[in-house]
Amino acid sequence: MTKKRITLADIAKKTNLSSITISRAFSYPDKVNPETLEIVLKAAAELNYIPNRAARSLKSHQSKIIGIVNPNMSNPFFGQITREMVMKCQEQGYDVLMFDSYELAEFETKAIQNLIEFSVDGIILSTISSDVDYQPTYFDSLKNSDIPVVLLDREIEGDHAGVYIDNLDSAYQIGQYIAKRHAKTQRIDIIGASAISMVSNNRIAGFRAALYDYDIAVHHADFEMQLAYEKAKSLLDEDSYNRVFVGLNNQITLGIIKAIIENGLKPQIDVVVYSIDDVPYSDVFGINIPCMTHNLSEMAFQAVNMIIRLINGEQLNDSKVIIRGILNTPKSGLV
Amino acid sequence: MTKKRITLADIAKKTNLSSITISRAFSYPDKVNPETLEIVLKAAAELNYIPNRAARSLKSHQSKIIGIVNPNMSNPFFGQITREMVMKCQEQGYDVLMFDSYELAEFETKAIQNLIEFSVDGIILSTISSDVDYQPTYFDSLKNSDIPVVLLDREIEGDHAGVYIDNLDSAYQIGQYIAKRHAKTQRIDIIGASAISMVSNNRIAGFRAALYDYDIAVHHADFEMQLAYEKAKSLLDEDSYNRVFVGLNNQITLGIIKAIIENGLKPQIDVVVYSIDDVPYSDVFGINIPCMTHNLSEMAFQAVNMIIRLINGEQLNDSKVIIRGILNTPKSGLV
DNA sequence: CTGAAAGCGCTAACAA
DNA sequence: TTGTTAGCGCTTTCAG
Repeated sequence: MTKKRITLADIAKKTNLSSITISRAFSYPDKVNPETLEIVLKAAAELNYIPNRAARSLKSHQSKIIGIVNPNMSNPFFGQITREMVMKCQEQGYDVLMFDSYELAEFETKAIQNLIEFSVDGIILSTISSDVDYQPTYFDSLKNSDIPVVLLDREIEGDHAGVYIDNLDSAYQIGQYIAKRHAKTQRIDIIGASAISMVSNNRIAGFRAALYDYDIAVHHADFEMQLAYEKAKSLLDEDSYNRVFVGLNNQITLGIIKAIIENGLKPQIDVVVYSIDDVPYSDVFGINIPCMTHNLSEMAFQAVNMIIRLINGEQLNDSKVIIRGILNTPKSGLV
Repeated sequence: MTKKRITLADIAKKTNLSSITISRAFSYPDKVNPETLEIVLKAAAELNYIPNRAARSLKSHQSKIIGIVNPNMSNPFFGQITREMVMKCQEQGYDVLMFDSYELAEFETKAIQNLIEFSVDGIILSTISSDVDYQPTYFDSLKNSDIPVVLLDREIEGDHAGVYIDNLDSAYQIGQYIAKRHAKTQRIDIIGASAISMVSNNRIAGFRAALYDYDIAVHHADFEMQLAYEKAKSLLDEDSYNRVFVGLNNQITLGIIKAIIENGLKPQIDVVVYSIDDVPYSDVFGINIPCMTHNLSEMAFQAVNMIIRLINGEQLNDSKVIIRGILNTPKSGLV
């Protein structure tokens, strides 16, 4: 016995109206007589009506859905920004389909494919990579399906609308702060992502600009914890005296901290650490990391705003929004 | 100019077949002549065909989608288990629609509503609360729509299929471990969730059973960090001498650790801490917390397996799976 | 193995 | 303000 779902027709029958009126009551309530509207809503509630999204988007060719794809929801940077975006989409009358690509190209592609199949109205995408040679194949399908995309945080080659961090400036800001606190003789180890990551390289360039006459060593890992940990560990094994580390995102910095502590050293006392992005849970464990933070709420706002404008067919002349970072240094004088 | 999407009919035209054959080529490839199949697939690839999910589920009344709803994707417990479930669903030919309820009843309800509207085939749900009086209203709609539900981790009143932790046993196991390490004169402070949380109360009962002749104080917060932090802080402000804390989930334990460190004390040296669930990032920051862990991969497997059996109409006589916890104590003798 | 006809539930475009 | 008609793209009959 398969229960049949309540449809518009059922409400129509019950109210002696036609189903189009019922449809309008939900989609364009102001195009319906208030009294009629009330009758319809009441009947719908009694029957426990639930609209059928498939039917709706099949016909109307717009789903009122925005897709969000992230490389890693467990990273608080993406976790929080996604949460904000979800809220803002809801406020604008859009539902969200959220996919985690788990830093895997295969999952990212599948997620996009899924979103196209669902006929989403637009997609906010943070790719798994910002490498200059990362050229996902799905942009063709997206263009064919006429689905606008806004890139978030991770920039890739090509003409894409996007909301980004001012990577160069962020690194420059904290670079200047570092310059004030460390002598030029002191070596600084920067751990970043791949050597061709645009995000990573912009940050490195910012540091070099601020610390042009310092002894800087750049090491390449990726934007996750493990490789950075291994890198930092081998550096510390060589020599831990008077080291200064910079992690180019929160996961990298976590890896550095892990290596420091495993080597029996105290962060910010034996070895000084700086970061781009807040370091998750560092407050819980009582370690102050001077870092560049970014207004995630603002980024979320801009991304949602941009995708909705694109959905509405607006031609955005300036299709990049750059969010400037904020230097966040501990109140206490630990560093 | 709205681009029209490629449809089955387009492929049909190109291949001089009927659209039903094209349909079968995708849905039931073995019901189609291998040669025909190849022709169809080739044409589809050339045209860049993307199936329309709306049309498919409108007609077939099955979507091949499983919905997952979590209270907090940033909590590694749910983050990891969800990741595993996503993988396993894919393997079984199901796509996943994932919603984060952000510990808000409003979002949880909205998520379920959405999933019903999408005609998902089944839902794996971890509710925002395990309070005995938490009775979400959406179970009626779910029943009406004939969508099976498997609860995960957070148990609520009613006849629901589910995959749970053996909360009582987990607490009992670590309680016994604690008993071995602390004299009966030593006071033990347990911080749990609400006084009517079934999960929390089962854990408390387990502790009481193992530590029946100890001086136990139970404090109620919730399964998030902030309240636990405040509670622990006020206890430490009173008296920090020789305290032993137990956090009833990972977020609570994080709150306890934060309070300890803020009060200038060293976890596991000045104040001893035990936990149910792994404590995220504690390894990074070099703090060993003896805890009960659970085989998340197994939980994910069981949940996915159960929902698929329910989708397939199997009558599950034993609709609860209980996963036993594993005691995880540090190798080093810190505690 | 392949096809023809019908219809899933909803909503444009028109008409009244 | 409300109703009629038609059809979105796919898949379920039932034939061939």
